[in-house]
Amino acid sequence: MTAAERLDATFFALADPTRRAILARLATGEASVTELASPFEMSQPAISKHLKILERAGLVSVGHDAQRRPRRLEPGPLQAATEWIGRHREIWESNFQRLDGLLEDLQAPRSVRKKKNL
Amino acid sequence: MTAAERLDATFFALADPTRRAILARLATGEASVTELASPFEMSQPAISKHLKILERAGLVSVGHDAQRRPRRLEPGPLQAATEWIGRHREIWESNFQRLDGLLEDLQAPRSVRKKKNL
DNA sequence: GACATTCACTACCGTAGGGTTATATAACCA
DNA sequence: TGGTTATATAACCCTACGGTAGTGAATGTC
Repeated sequence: MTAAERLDATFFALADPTRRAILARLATGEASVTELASPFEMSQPAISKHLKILERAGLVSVGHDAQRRPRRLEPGPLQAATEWIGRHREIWESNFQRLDGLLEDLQAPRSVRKKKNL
Repeated sequence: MTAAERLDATFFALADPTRRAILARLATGEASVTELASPFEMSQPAISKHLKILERAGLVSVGHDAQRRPRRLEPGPLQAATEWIGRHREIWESNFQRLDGLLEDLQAPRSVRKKKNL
């Protein structure tokens, strides 16, 4: 899987409140599928599907204990995600003063901007 | 829009390489739709759709200049996203030593764990 | 006025997400 | 062996995404 695909999977996995709640729950310790499903008004297969998406992103790994399949957190992919955001946020915010300075001019029609040599 | 919905929209917007490339391109300065579309082997309406998703997340705002609709970056939503990740990453990583310590026991069958009072 | 450019908007299509119920599998227990 | 528990899987539905092509409005230019 390429780095871009990993980012895709990670951000996508985070883009759902149920999945974020599952991650928050797992932060307090490993849990089985039924344990994870019980707080939600949602069927067990639905939770299993969400877990598949979290596993695809590498955010969750599966254990093996008799019939139970306890899920654990894997924080690794989050680092890549925060790094991507952080890297770009620096650039953006450093550009923002300049952009904000241009704003009034951009509101003006193009003809005005031409005279201003923008 | 609730905070959860804003997070949904932000993470979802970031979960696509085309949209991340658009954001990276906008980091170098505002750009029109056709300018944004040209590097991609993709039609202009497709780019417009991606922009709609970025706007829904509040990551991009639209200007108005004659026929042009220049897009600018709005880094605000990223802060909420990084804060969510950061907040949880702290908890997770602080729990990790404890979880790792339990791991060997969890690998063992339940009967063994019972004897160990786990 | 006539034309070109920029862009949005509307259908339309195929695929995948997010949910359901029902069923199969696997492991434990009696 | 039979029964229960935990989980996965399949089949199905509805909706939204991600792309296409086509159309039309707004604006600037000749």
